[in-house]
Amino acid sequence: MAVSVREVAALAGVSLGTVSNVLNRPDKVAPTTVDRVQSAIATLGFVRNDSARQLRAGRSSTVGLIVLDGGNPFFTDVARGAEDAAMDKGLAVLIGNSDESTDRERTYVDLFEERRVAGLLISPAGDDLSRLARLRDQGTAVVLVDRRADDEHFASVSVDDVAGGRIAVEHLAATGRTRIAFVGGPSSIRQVADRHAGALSAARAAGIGLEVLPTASLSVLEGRRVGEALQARPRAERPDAVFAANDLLAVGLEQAFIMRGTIAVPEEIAIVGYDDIAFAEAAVVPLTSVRQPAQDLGRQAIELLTKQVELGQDIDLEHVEFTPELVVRQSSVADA
Amino acid sequence: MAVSVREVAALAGVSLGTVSNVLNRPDKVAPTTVDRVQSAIATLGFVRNDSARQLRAGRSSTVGLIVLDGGNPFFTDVARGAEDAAMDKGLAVLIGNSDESTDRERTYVDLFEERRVAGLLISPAGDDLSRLARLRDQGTAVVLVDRRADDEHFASVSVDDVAGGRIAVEHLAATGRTRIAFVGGPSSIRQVADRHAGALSAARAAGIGLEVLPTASLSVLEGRRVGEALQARPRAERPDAVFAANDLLAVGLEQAFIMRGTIAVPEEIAIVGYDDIAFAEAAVVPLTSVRQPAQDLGRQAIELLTKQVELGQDIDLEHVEFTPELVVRQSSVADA
DNA sequence: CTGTTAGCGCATTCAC
DNA sequence: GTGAATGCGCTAACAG
Repeated sequence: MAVSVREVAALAGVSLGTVSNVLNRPDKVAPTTVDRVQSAIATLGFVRNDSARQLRAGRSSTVGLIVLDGGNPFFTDVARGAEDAAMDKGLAVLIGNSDESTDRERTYVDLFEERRVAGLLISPAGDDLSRLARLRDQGTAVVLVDRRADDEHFASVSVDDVAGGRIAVEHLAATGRTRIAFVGGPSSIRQVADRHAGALSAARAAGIGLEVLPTASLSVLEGRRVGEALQARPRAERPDAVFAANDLLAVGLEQAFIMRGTIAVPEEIAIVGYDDIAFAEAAVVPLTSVRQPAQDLGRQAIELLTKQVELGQDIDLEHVEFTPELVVRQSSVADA
Repeated sequence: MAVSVREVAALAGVSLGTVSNVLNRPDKVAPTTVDRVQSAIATLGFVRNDSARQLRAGRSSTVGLIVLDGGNPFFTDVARGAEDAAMDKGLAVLIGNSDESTDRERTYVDLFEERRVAGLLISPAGDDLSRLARLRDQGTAVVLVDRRADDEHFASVSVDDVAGGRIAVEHLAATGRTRIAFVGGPSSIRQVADRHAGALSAARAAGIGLEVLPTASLSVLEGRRVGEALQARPRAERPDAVFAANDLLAVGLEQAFIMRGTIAVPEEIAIVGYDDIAFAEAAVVPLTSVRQPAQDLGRQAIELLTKQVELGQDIDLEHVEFTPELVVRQSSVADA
């Protein structure tokens, strides 16, 4: 069924080594021979067996990418950036979706490890990086994505989430909001914790408090749930502004406030989201959001990864950190 | 660096064959031996090399999925369904994003073929299925996703796009619209052509015409472009309803009509989208849309694929076709 | 420039 | 229940 180099060699009337040379070092072979071999490949429909290739060569040309939420446009943008950069370098990207679950994450890490990927790009679900450290010690390049590495064990590409949380709340405070709530969770997700920390510091600086409304995940549904709970409160006990840990939550909040309820945005409650996904601009009330350069994140991650692969383990691990930027729309300022 | 079964065998004091048995048929090995081998595996941090495994076994436990647009929530839902169903069966899913480009599609098909995937799930970018036919003839299971197979060469999982286009325009006609436009393209994408065909038949049945506003792709940006063109027209020459080939286009149209312009939706122009992605409900004006069971599509595709793999080539190829459903919201009926 | 050779790591016979 | 031998398809020396 499967055609092997041996059959190609037989048809072309050359040896098996020559076929391999045509495949991998065409310049080392006489042009006429190249032609003969290639037409044999074409007529036989030969396709290289990557398993054999990889087994023999020892190295792989695929990298793994594990994202926290495959359904979140932010991560599909990251993936797209990584994919494009990888394609330019002749690498393939395998994508895994951990869905914020450490179990699913482990499954994918194992899978990629068995596949002997050249490297791993990962947005870790939890704080336990020991498994990744082991991977890295065994020689697999690892780059943390959307998460700054604390120590020197990992290279990382991230956005300053503390700064992001800060500018969000600074904006709300500057526009006169005094009862601000932070919506997000679980706090085991570093991005959530950092954005909360930034929000808290800005709130303190402004001399106001910061209520926390925890969520089980960063989804539209969870946002809607919190929004409905808020709406059930007496008007006086509601916050006058909400900072959501991502845009999905913010969209859910809008749905509860406006479409299922009667809370005016931004008059009664202002909303600021995070990520600035493409749909933020198209929301019921266009969403003010903290923009992250998602595609650049993915692209840069591949850069760091290939650098690590090429230079070996002994290079200084790099930490690229982008600065987020506030995009103001009507959900926080009526006449934006 | 990499630990092999040989070293595990040495540490456990058994032979290499026994280690293999522990890995693949633990019941064939004495319990005490199993323990000894497993603790050796643990202390050495042994990880199976899937390339070697696959090379030897001849078969693979991964399937490829190629989607038309990785940034479209419809396809991320399809992917999610496929991923979940695959995980249940111990399969891994490699995802490729063709981005509606036949070149990118070919790159991924080649990649997956070299990887010797057990099967391929694909939403083809064009009409040339000959490459896939060859794949299938060589024994690789192929399932067309979101596209009904014309002939008997492929199994397929689809949604009746002609019916979908029909109910969209029937709804618009029934609510009194008479100058309806279809927005979408390129028509080389089958889904687009089918939805258009359905729309056309409904328009004819209602005794009205159907203007076609072609787009280069199914993106928010293209929708916005068409929307701005429409807005530049004299009021009398505008359609009073637009049926967009997918929700991304519809969202772009809304952005142009409402946020950058002054066309009232649905009063002046009604909009119906397609896919009913999660953001349709959260749009500026909640979007009427033709719902497709995206996750079920992915899940069902894996079912057909595994059936094909298990039963070989000679089974009757199945065609599962779902029926779409109209979800009416404010973008088409003011008081929905 | 081309042919020959020796494994990569593992799963699978078949003896024992 | 266990172990020694064989080869999956390919690449990378090296010899011619």
